[in-house]
Amino acid sequence: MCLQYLRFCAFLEAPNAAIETDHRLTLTSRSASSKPAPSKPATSPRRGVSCFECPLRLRGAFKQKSEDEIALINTLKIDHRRIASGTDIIHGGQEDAELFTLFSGWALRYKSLEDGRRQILNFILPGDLIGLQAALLAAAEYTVEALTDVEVCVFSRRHVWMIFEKAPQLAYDISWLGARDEGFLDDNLTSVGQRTARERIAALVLGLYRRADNLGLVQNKTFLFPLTRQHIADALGLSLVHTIKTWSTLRKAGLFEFKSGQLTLLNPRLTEATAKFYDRERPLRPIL
Amino acid sequence: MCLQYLRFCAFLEAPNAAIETDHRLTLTSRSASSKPAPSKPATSPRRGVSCFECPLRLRGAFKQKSEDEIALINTLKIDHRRIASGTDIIHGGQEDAELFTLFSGWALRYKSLEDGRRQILNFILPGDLIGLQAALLAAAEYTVEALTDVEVCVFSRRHVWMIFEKAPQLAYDISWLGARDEGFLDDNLTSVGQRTARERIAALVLGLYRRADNLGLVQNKTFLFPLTRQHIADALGLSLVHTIKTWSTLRKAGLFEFKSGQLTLLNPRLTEATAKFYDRERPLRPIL
DNA sequence: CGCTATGTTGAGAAGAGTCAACGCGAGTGG
DNA sequence: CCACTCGCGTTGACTCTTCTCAACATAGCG
Repeated sequence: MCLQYLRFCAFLEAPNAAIETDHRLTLTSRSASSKPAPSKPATSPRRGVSCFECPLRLRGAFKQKSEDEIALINTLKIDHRRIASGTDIIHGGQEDAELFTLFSGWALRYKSLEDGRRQILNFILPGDLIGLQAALLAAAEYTVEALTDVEVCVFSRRHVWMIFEKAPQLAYDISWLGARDEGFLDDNLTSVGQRTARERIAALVLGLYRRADNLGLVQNKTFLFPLTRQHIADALGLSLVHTIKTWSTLRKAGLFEFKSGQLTLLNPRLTEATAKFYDRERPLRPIL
Repeated sequence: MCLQYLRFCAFLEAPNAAIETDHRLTLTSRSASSKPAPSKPATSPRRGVSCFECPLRLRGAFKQKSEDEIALINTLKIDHRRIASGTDIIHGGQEDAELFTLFSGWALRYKSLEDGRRQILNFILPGDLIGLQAALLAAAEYTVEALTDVEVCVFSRRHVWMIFEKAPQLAYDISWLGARDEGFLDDNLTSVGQRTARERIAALVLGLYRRADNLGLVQNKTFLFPLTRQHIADALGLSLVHTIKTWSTLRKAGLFEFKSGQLTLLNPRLTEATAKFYDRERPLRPIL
């Protein structure tokens, strides 16, 4: 791996690495002129957070990486951006979307029909990859939106092929994360296709709880839950009104409690039973 | 690429390639004793079809590959199997599922809830990869079943890591196909979540028509359509009865015709309009 | 202060589910 | 050969989940 790392660095930093240089320029100028200027001052210094000091990767959920691997990832990380809640990270049809890792906050990925109906495909939590599909295929076929204020680590889509060529372990990790995402999609499709409204809501809550817990975001059965009812409705293929009614039925039944943006899973057992949820144990996952 | 190929072959065929040798043994014995013996005589000679003579890859839908690349793929192909309709190709929970390419016929991938409800996640047509997710993650979280009699090309899951390590172009292609699959899943989820029954059925028919057409399987607006109403219901999250009623409404409205397993798309325009379908152009895709 | 986004509740409509009866063709065994 | 079953498709009648429309409450914000 050390060898690989050196090879890669040599490649990246060679003075004649014209493509790379070009690309950095492109990227900087784009981010400066990107359409809706983030409402907060974009005080993100280039590579604001070094991968060596990444607090995320210390969490129990992630596979340990060697110094060399982290060094390589750190080299590939071209930016660290803050994005205000509600802003698009990738928009449908975009052909130059970069590859991101969500560093903090929540995001969501959705797709719309022409008449405005929209389907939220999945929710994105810290450590998840954003835009792999968009980076591999020619254009993004979906939109990714920041659900809260978020921070993302940016990797150039132009490096993706290089990663495959020079850093197979990393390429493998990326594909692994892609496969994991596809697993979530499978779950969501099964939910929307087969479960009733109560089951869907219980399954969604439980699924997000488990993911948050895995990341150490749950304390005292409670975690930050930034979704509105509309988000839930859009994710589950239900109408807003029916979502609200079913949600409050479940709340009254004692499954969970929700106030001021915090969700508490009062009765995990009952929630599991309601959701017809069965969980697989997933092994430690790679990051970045 | 030639260099890569040589390196790979050297690796595969080195006399001290203990793992590899082991693996072939394992594989042979497993396939001999695999649980439900295929109802048809398993007359598949090892590597029945050479990748050099692969009729599939001649189809217009696929990216051209160099001789070297084909040679490499041919080396990796460890078997060519016939599987009878209704048989599982990969079953949920399986930990040693190989990676396959569907050579001929149709297959489907599904997931069940404990109480028997099942969701068909997607349909698999010739040239599609089977089991990437299962090969990357520890165990398959879904079942893949042959919808018709099928033939598959078999690649060892044990080679997957080697592919990443030694044949980045191939690894990239595999990931590309994974991303494409995820795109189909996105579409299905959007359908099931947002479209009405008529829209869903029209979208499904149209989607399959396009995919079949792309493979050259459509003649005279007509193609082999092996799904039963139950399959359609399970894929679209509808009840059998409602599926049948809606299907026959659409048939009577002149969208399509269906007899003796052949579907004819009589009115593509109307079908598109009914489906609220919008199609992206996808570039040529890799195969194997 | 009114604006907007979000949440809540009720009432009626409609889409989709369930149950049940029946037709039809393919296979199968007597 | 027939009678039989079995899988699949079809249709009608009824039920119920979910949707839509609408009125109203609440909270944050310029």
